[in-house]
Amino acid sequence: MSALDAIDLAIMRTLQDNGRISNAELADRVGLSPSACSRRLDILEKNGTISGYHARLSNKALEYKMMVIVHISLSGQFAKTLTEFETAVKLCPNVLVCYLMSGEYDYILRVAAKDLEDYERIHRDWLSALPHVVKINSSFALREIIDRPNVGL
Amino acid sequence: MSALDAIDLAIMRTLQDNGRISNAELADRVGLSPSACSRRLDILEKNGTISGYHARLSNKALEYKMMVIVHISLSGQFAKTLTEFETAVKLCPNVLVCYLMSGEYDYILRVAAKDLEDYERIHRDWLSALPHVVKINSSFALREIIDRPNVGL
DNA sequence: TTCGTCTTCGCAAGGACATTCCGCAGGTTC
DNA sequence: GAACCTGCGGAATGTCCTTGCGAAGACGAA
Repeated sequence: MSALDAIDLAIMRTLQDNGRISNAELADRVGLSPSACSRRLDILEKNGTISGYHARLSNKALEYKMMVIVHISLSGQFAKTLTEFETAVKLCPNVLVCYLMSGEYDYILRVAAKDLEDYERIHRDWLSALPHVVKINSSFALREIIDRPNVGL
Repeated sequence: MSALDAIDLAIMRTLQDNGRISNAELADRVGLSPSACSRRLDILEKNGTISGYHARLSNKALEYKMMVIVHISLSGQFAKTLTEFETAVKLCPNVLVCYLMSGEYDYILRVAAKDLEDYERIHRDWLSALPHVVKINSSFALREIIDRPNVGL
């Protein structure tokens, strides 16, 4: 895998903000001919530098108005305990993000819900059912300030 | 804005996972002619249901190997205090997510860094420089379990 | 029922686009 | 200098996107 040069970065930066523009326009923006641009993009996709393209859906339109940050503690840190918890948490479609953490809590989750009633259902049917959990702490987001898909290059 | 029917949801679901396929293939997958599909997609984009398309860049390739969750408390909850903090935090390119929260802390941030040294720089140059902050608590992610762009439909 | 309207479909056409091949230029190695 | 490698632009061809148009179904009012 060769190093990324300035044009590669320009391609990535452009597609990061506007992932569905045509190859012709992409080429124009980064100052390359369409053929050269197509070749470089092909390489970036094949070697995994660009790992995919995703439509961003409006949470408002989908009526997911509520974002909840959930801190979770488990009963132990044994490998089997962690694996079982992680296998279970992956099945919940409302969990957008889950990290194993250092510090006070074992896991931190970002959960999307339509409203309080919906979150009550998620909490009851999914979160409370996760194995080895000894403590769940839900914090509700009052307002979204930033939500970027990637680091600004 | 009319309600979303099953075909609209199929379009959204498809583009959520594969945001750069051609309109012809999209039409094929959702069982519509290309023209009808193009028209529906146009509506979904114009009314904001689909708010954008983003290339997902490999954090590995970009060498962002470290994810940090930062809890922040401010010196007060006055509107002016919050506004000044939010204006400042938006400028830091490493902050991927920022929410105003209920509960113990005022804000929660998700910060991407290349390594510990890089995070030390971000903490020193950006986070510590944010106005009205009285407490910063950084928790490091040990492992990523889930990172979805949207709720599974 | 019957008519008018509204919506959304499929089809067709022409203009734009993606991809591949080819030749060229610049740099490197022997 | 010659052989080689890399990455570019231009041209060709097959595909795709878009727009206009007519038809079919849903729905409400007369």
